[in-house]
Amino acid sequence: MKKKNNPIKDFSTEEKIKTAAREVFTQKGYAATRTRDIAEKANINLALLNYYFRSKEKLFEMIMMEKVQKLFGIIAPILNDSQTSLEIKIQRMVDQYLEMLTGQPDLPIFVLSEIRNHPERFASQFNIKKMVLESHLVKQLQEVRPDLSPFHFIFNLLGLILFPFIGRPVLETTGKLNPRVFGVMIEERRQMIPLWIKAMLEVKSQAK
Amino acid sequence: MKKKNNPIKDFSTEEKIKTAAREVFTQKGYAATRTRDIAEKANINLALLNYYFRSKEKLFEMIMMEKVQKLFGIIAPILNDSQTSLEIKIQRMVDQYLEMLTGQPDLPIFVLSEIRNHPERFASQFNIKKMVLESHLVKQLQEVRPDLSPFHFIFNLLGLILFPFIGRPVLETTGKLNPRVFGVMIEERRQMIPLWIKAMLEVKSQAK
DNA sequence: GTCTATACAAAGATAGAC
DNA sequence: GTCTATCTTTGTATAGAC
Repeated sequence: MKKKNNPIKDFSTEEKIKTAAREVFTQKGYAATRTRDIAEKANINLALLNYYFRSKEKLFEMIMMEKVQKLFGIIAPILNDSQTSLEIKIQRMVDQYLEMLTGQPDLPIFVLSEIRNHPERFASQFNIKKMVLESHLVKQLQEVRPDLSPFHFIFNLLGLILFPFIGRPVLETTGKLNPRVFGVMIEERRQMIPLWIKAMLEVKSQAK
Repeated sequence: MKKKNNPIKDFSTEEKIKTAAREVFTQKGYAATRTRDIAEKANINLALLNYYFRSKEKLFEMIMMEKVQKLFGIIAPILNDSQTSLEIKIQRMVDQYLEMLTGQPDLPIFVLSEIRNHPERFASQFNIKKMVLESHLVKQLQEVRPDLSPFHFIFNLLGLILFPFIGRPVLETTGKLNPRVFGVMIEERRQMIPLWIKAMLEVKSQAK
């Protein structure tokens, strides 16, 4: 019996593979990832990857599930808290997202592009309708602005929060905008986005 | 001499390959694309792909250049038109982007994720500083709001315009939001985004 | 210029010894 | 559980006939 449960120094093989897979998949995407890279990074033999997880695809689905959960699961409890005002909900979403994304800025572009490349893998992992469209937040929103589609609100809020992280590689590559400046800007946005959203909510359509 | 310049019925082999490559690359991304797919879709022999373009990578770079130009080149003339007001510039950017994206909704996520995966390929294809940060628009912006970083403005505007296209696959996959509803929404946004941006510009930071 | 055939390399997966 | 060796498939690129 060689198995040792030493949680300090080294982790189980399975966990090592998952950790490495998380890194490589997130960095290069599914298609560009080679299982050999994962094995190497995890310091395990390639064959073990197929022993623990049946295939590259199965392993990926496991990681992807986590990531999707991380990116979208975060908002469910906030959206459906019937005790908080609309303002508070907005502030919480902004705060929680920006804090989480600081630690993993590439999460949005990774998840969104993988979903686009393989919608079938994603399928109905989450019930958007139940989670978002029938949420407490949407109810509150419709009291304030019954004429405004909730989709607009969601796109606006998530766009303001997530887009800088999605566009960042462009600005970083082309020179301007280093990580420090970016960090400062995100800190400013934490304060500004709720104010901006509030201002937008007061704008009425001309046509209507 | 077998070569026929019949521009109506069939196109040159080179053009057929490029057309097919555009489709496949855009749909699946660089890594997941197989040259065999391109050859098949173009109805040409696989060997011809390497005859005309030296490699998969060269072919991709050609396509990518077009796409980047399409996504970012569109804004340069608007940004630097010294004859138009800030309001007009904003409206034009919104109009032109939304019209173009209706025809190719997956362009933003494609370009942004490929840039992220291979920043080196992109390198200094465009001079963001010259094109954006020193643009006429930024000068106008700083007259109105000298305290607001141009980055915020750019992120906000592009986020409101592009994010719905980036997030669309999620909503479409999980059921809600069909293409028709999406189209109607985009039409609404064409009108609303300039108003929203205007409202945001009037919001002052509390701290400052 | 275009095709067939094939070389060559890379990557995913498995068999079987330990 | 882990390793070595190897199979199979796939994907890029080239050689050479027409």
